[in-house]
Amino acid sequence: MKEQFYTYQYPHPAVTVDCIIFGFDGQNLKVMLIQRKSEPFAKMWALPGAFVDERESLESCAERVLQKEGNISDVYLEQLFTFGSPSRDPRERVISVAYMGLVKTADFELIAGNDELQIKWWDISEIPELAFDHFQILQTAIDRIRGKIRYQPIGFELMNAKFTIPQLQQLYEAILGKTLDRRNFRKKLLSMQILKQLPEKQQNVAHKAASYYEFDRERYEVLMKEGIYLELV
Amino acid sequence: MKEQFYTYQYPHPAVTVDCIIFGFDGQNLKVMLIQRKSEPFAKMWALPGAFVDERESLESCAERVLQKEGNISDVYLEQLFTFGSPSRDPRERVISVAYMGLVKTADFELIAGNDELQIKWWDISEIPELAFDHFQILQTAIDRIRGKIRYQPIGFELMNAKFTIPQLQQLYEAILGKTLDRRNFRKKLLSMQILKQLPEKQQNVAHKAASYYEFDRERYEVLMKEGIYLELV
DNA sequence: AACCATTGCGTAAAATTTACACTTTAAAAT
DNA sequence: ATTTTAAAGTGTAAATTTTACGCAATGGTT
Repeated sequence: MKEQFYTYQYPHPAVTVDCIIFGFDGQNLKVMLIQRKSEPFAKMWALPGAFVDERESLESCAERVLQKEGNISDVYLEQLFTFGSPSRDPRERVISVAYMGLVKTADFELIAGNDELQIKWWDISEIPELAFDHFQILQTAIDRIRGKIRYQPIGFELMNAKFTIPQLQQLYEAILGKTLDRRNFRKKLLSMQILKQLPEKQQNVAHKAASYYEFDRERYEVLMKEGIYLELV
Repeated sequence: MKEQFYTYQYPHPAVTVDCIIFGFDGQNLKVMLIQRKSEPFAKMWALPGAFVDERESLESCAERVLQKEGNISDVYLEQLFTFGSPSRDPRERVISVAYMGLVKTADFELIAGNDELQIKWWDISEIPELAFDHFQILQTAIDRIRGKIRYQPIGFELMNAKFTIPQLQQLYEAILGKTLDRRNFRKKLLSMQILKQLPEKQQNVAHKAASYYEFDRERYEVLMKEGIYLELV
């Protein structure tokens, strides 16, 4: 156990960063959860998180959590909300800054960190009981991603490198929890000209091969600067 | 000076809440700023803020700040963002949770708190140099309110009790920084049926008196529950 | 009583969204 | 080698929404 102590003239809360990493497996939307090894809430499932170090930014802390607790790196992260109810942690006052991100489950092999019994992807329709106020945090994240996907190219960020339009549609449908018309989805998407078609096509599919696209970030940023509102769904 | 000290096994950052209170004077959008009495950044203008007390929620802290530093109460507040760059405060590591709100300037008489030289409304087009990273925080708030007003009935919350449609439009124009068509604004607004017309009209205006309305919160919550997207502008 | 400023309503044209059917392609089955 | 299967990709007409305006109504002012 550490022997050093930190003393302040006024009370300071502890600050943690908790991460909500959504994972898309081509079909459904999942979320990465860990099973806690230690008290409090030992053996319960929870969002991965860590106390913020003295000299790291909140976002760096989120990156560190993901690296250490899930073997995940290079993820586009976005700050979700800060949860600060005085009694949300039984040990002491803990304020938690939540970050969320979205990845393809296939891109990472989850490896449980030192303080975890297990780590795995859970379908967002089958979430177990969670430690602390993590269910509420997760619910906030689901609401946010559902709202956000309507007018921001989420999923483009994640669909790193290349993707087909039907794949992107699958993601939209998984997040929104409803089906969309193929033809209209494609039409609207292409009309905003934020996709660049690649010469490649899908290989070895038992039907017409879909063309690969990539996100045209430059074009997107021009549109954003012009204040153009992209309503995708 | 306090004699008590607070000791922890791990380093704890200080946590503050800073408040961005936008004020509408019927014409333009303002923001409430205080002039600091003490170091660091003595005499500079800044957002009102305070360290979070041990047993208060973040939102309660924001309410306390507004009461103490600006004589403002009963404001609808929304969490904006949490700023946590390790070097944003020269004294020690300070993480700041920002809250924003919107009021009518006429509804409050600003009174400077103990640790302030002055407090006043500044037009958002004439912001002075600000302490800490408060300019960045304010900019984030302006972006947020501009984005938010498009699809959420901000300003209804604030237009406490009653308001006329042209008054509400003035607010929208002040926030968005552009003019809107009177007839279409009214049409769209009324079509979503979140306003209740009152029997009263304006008094003593040198032209046709506008009718007063109030926000129909119940109806609004029904729409939200149904997931209906209100695009107001 | 005429004037002025602003509210309030209506309508036609333009743009966007929605609903839906057929053709194309690549592999797998016959 | 031909047919079958499954999903990609394209077009269009109808419905809906948004946009752009003109004009009457109202209440104090001159």
